Amino acid sequence: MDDQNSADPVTGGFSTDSTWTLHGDYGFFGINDTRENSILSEFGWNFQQPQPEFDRIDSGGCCGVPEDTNPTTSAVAVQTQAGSVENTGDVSMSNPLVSSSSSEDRPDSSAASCDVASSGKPPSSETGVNTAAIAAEMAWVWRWRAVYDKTRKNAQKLLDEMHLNLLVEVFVAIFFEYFMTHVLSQKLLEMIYRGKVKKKGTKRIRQQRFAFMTKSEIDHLEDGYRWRKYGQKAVKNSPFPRSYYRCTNSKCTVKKRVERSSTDPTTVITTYEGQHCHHTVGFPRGLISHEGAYARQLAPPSTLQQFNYLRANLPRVGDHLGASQSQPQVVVSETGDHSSHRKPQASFQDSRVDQGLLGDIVPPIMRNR
DNA sequence: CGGCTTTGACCGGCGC
DNA sequence: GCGCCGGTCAAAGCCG
Repeated sequence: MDDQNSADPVTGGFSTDSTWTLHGDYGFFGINDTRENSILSEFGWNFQQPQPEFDRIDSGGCCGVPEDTNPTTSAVAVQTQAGSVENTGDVSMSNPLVSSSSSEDRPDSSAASCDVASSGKPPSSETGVNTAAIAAEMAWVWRWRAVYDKTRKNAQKLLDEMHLNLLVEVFVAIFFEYFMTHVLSQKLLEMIYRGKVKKKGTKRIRQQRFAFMTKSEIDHLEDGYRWRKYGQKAVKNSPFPRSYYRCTNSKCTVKKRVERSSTDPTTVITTYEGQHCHHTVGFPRGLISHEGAYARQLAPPSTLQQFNYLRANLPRVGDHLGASQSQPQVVVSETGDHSSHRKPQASFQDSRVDQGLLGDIVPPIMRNR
């Protein structure tokens, strides 16, 4: 992590700070309570009320960002160009925004990030349909990564493995929610791929994909949304079938594929396509009325619930609980048991190069594009 | 009976 | 053109 901080212009800018401030659109945190702020501030994570002005949290590394040092955006926001990236098996998917393998699709993220800084507006999917806006969103995600890195680094000094895992789970949940609802609006996607789609026929535009791998014995992991299975196919060169699911919300076009890795049967590969037009009930921001029924049915541990659990079980800052000094490589797992507090099933491995949240949820093979 | 899964058929893209 | 393959459809069956 440390070595990455130096390479990461965002994180690097904060490597010696104990606290920093994050402005902008973080309403999706559902953190508007001073108690949550208090908890987070204990990790050196200060939240302020949303500002009309968007302040970059770093001042030095935004422009001239080396694209290859941005693993978060290059891996998690997996995006496919209209049919051009098939047979994903899903490690071969590319991200035109940042991937070096698709440079012609990639906007100038450096200039775009600078544009964000000068525009005075938070990156939003709904504003400014241009490449700068896209890159701005990705830059936002990158800042997220910086927040995560910093927070986990601080938390590691204070928490035992279990609590650290809970914290990581919170981040994963938030990060996942962000990608499913904030990154790259449909307008932006259409803009990106305009002119790329073959004129011939009515080739459908595939929406952005987002894939991650999870160590789990359960194929279909609970993610707070409700899915209907609509197909299953045998996968070439794999003994495990691939299942196709659609979001049961009639207005939502999000799909996901679930398959077990042929090389590692303990790993489930989940690929999401599209953006939910509604919120999961499992997240604090998604507690809107028409989803209430889902909330009661599914009742997955919400981010806020996880926060509350974390808070309730949090050792006092300063306590030394013999936390491991090694960097845990956490693979967030899902027990499928929502009736009780989730017990994080995290596997710890030596992690010579910490990849942060991304490293937790996306294996390196899925990032090297 | 409604909601969901299963599964064979079908469709379209792509490479040869 | 043909075959392969990924993805989707839809009828049938299952289940609470």
